[in-house]
Amino acid sequence: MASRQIDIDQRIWQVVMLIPPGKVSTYGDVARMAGLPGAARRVGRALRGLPGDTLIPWHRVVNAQGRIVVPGGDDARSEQRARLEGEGIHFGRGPALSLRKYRWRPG
DNA sequence: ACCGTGACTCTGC
DNA sequence: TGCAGAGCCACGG
Repeated sequence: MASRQIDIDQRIWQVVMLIPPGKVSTYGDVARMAGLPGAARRVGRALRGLPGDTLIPWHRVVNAQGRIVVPGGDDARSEQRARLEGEGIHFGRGPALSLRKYRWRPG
């Protein structure tokens, strides 16, 4: 029997997979698209459970300010940033990318 | 059941 | 621009 929480994780991952290369989404938006408005923290938890070799583009999810908030220190952060830059996303001077330009929205 | 903690977000100063 | 407060969902001691 599959736990409800697992089903929710699956739904969240499915939404994340829809984010195209070169675009990003926020924890809050992913939560809403997964049918869980207000559960941004739940999204972070779902991504935390992903294996290191996953094909799910977890790096395309940033916070509402366009900043990288992954745990694991500068290592993990620099890796995520490198992946995003590799897809053509430009961070510029600050630690945040421009959601205005790169934010993805369905429809 | 209570409380602390966390890949969050919004509001207000 | 930055920081504190409060609200948020979920987990573990």
